[in-house]
Amino acid sequence: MKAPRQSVRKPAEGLRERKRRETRDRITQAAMALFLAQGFDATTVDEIATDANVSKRSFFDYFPTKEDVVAAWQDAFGDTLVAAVTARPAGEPLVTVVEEAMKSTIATALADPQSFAIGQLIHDTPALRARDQLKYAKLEEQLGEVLAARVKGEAERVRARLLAMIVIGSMRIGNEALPARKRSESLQAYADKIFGTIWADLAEFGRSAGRR
Amino acid sequence: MKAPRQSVRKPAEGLRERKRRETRDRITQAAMALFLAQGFDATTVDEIATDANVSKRSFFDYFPTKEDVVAAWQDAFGDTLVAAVTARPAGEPLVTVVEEAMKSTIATALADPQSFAIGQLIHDTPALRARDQLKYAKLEEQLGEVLAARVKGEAERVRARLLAMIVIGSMRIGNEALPARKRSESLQAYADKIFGTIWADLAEFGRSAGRR
DNA sequence: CCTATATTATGCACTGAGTGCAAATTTGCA
DNA sequence: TGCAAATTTGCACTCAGTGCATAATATAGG
Repeated sequence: MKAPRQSVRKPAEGLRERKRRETRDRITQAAMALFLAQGFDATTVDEIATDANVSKRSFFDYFPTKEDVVAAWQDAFGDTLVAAVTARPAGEPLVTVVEEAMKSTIATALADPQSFAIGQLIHDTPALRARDQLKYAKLEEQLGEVLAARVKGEAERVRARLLAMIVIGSMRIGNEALPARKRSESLQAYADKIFGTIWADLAEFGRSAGRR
Repeated sequence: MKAPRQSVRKPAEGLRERKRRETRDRITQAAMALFLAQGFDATTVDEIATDANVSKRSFFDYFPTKEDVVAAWQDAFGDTLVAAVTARPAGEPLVTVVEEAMKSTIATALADPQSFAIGQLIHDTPALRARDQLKYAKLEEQLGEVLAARVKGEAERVRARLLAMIVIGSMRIGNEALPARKRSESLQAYADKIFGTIWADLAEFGRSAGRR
């Protein structure tokens, strides 16, 4: 219980906030619908605002940029990934931590039925592709951070960042290279396969260089 | 055939082209000077055009976007890198190829005295940072392409792309993480150090995963 | 040298993103 | 109920980028 002394204090701590979130959601929904229907560039902020029953000016009160509406859709991935890493038992080898965390996070992301369409939209909108690269950079940083927190020395921390880069990079390559149509059905399987071979390849690189 | 009657045919194949390149250079110089002096966002295309003695409309005849003026500065790196890879002897192990090619390309890039200032400008202009990520993606693709061309099977080609991603990613991390002031003086040394440990780390990842 | 033609440069008007500001409206709370 | 804070909006403005018609310039050829 929450101590019933609040008779007037904080009934729900936010009725204003609720409205604000609802408005934000309306904007997001309207924007994505238009983007998907007509493309990103062909959709104006005015249209979005109209469909969401707000003024153009208010749109920019919720999102600093038209691109940010799409970007917001992506931000959840990083948080989920961080949570998945944190959930792994302490002392587990980093490579295992990252592999399992990635697999479960990808599964979660694919649960959103719109994920495919959004990926498609991003893929063929230059401005959004640029944004997407930033997302990967941020993802990489988040993962590197949380992985680094699991180990001790400085050298280990550097290794953690390296590992994060490799794993996120692999995911990016897979996402870019995979033909659009097969992506939604096989990304999960693809992830399994990638992890099945990536570690062997890394070992091979190290061996090859050492033998030099 | 065209017969060697060149007396008038192609004296220099381009006086027009020369002027065009000169104009392009004037625009680039003016733009970079303004960007460095006042920042990217605070500089308008009108100012650049004025300083370069062209109309605003003509500016867009040379560069599709204000950002592209900066991006053009970066494109040379990829070409140099590809050339450096191609120059390595056939049959040389990929890890050696990529390490040597990267080292020489970095050395070349650092020869430009403006490289530091430009790096700085990109670093603290959000719009340019986004562009920069795309540059890395393109670099990675170029390197992966030329590396893949050196090997035979499909599995090898995938490994080449992976290697390209790892190397470019390492460079990116180094460039981002290194404190700005020390970058220009020690990037070369940093590259050496990175390559000194990266292969060992990769081997360790592979070993760790295999032992799982 | 001079002209027909292809390039290139410019002026101008227009669209759309994004911002600052002040007025109007809504909500939290006493 | 009424006031203060937050939210929303209208409006005017700046700047990036585009389309189009016109002017300036270069090149080839007679």
